[in-house]
Amino acid sequence: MLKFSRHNLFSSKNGSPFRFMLMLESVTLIQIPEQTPKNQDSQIKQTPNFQFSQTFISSLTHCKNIFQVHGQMIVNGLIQNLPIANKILNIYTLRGALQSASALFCEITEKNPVSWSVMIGGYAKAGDYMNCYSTFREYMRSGNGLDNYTLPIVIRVCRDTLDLQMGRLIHAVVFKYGFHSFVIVGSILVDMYAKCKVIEDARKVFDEMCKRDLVTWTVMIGACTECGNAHEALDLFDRMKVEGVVPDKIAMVNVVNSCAKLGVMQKATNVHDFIKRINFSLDVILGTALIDMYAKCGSVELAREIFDGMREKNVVSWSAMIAAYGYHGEGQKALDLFHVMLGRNIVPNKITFVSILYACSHSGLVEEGLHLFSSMENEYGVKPDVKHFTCVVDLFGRAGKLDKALKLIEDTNLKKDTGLWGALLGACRIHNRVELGEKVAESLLELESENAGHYVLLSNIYAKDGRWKEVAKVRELMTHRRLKKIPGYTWIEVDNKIHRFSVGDHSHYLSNEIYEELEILNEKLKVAGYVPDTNFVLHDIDEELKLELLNTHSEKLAITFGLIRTTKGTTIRITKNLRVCGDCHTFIKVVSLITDRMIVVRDANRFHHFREGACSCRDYW
DNA sequence: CTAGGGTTAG
Repeated sequence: MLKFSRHNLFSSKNGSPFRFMLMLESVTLIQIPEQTPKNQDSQIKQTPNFQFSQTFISSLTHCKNIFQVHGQMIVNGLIQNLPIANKILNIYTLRGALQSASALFCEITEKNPVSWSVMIGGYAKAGDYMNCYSTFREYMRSGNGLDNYTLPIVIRVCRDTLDLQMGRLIHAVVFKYGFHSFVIVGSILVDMYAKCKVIEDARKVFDEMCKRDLVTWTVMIGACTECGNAHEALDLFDRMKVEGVVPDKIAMVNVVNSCAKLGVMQKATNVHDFIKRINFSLDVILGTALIDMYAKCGSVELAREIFDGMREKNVVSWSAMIAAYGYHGEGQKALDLFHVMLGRNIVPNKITFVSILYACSHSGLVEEGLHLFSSMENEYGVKPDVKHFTCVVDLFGRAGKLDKALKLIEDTNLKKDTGLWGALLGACRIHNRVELGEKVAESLLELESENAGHYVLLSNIYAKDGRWKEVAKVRELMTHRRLKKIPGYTWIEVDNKIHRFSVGDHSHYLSNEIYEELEILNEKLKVAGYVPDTNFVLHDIDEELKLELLNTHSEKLAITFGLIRTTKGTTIRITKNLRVCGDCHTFIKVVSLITDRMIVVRDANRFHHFREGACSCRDYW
């Protein structure tokens, strides 16, 4: 059971007096008649005792002039019939005529739960949340009791506005009157908590539901994925199937997203096989999700296969494919595809531009990127936002034009975020711009003083320049502020299982074997000309320890494990990694050469393909 | 006459 303390309910930071009143009333003042939820299915009492056919009432939907029909209904008295009045009310709300709707609503003296839910839903659809909540409050007061139709509407509003506070409040009401056991109310509650990032409460509601249907499972799967537990999401999917719930396309989209987040190819192909087996045709959304999944699992080729096989494609599908090329370092292909897209009269949106600019910046296509950036607003009517600026800062950064990047940032009135300053700080590290780096780090820490990553980056900039005193200062500051860098992990998938490594890790069950093999491998690499580059360990420590740290980097452990456990010819995929350090990059390159293996590595949001000595990555470590 | 879940960036 969830706890609703006074503090939770009333400590609103953004609460207007009205809001406060509403909250107070809903919890303490309103007398909701005690009634059992089974009421939901009871027959609605009609005002004049005349039953109109369903067809007649539903045919009203197609009336062109609803005002005229409404007038006619008043004249001939049919407006007295509640289902008819409700239907007209509904049509008004569907057509956005909120004023007419609310006028009619007031006219209905004997409102039934349908009238209330239509009106409340109307306000919700129109985005008039104040009236939505206040009408809901009136409804609770009216003595009609809550119903299974209205609750999902208001909970949905809480979800869409990320209003966790109101959501908890309504949940309390739901709980008090026993509606939490209803599938629809429960499902939207799960979704509400999940979208508000309170996965624990989402899970609690889910676990306590006595009945779950496909939608319930789907939102819970999506919730786990969104909150960073894609593994759990896939486990839930298996459980769902065991319990005999048959997935549909929407469920599969969520599962596909879990695989994309996980970045595990084996899981991805399993899920795709499943989709093929149950003969789901790929609609735009499912197809696009698959493109994204394959791309994020390290195969831009399979993503392209899906893309080419899709009958219907929209701007999202094209953007997904362009983004896929982008983080696989295939900037030119991304650009080509972008132009094909334009040729098909698909209008790019802001996300398309983020994807294509990102692709340009990560492939060093500076001129092309800048050109696109300058034309996006004039030619395509897409106003650049922070994300676009971040790509351009990155573009300038790559070209070494840091001052241009800085000027760009300073000249814009856009609200600067950490990503924007972070891109510039990253560029400062690459180009050894210590003074600028200090300045940028200051802005960055002003926005986000608790992110250890920023301190590390700054300290690395100092270290690269040999300014150990400053390095120590930054580290001192970190200690003082009790910040710790979260260790980087590398995940590798072998035989359908995921193995995780961190630097110096000995927790793996094959640890001994891995370290032995790594030693042998290092010997071979030495012969091949690989020399560990300790410059990438920017700690102020002695060389021997640096080497030790370097040789036990998580990527190296993962790759070695991959070599042990896979046969020759198998692609080694590392699709989840925080950052591949420069030396590991070289290491992997040489490993791929001497072992004749294809190795795909994901570093942050970028993939590197190492194959037969050819490396698609044009990076400058 | 009314109610819940889906795609691209970050």
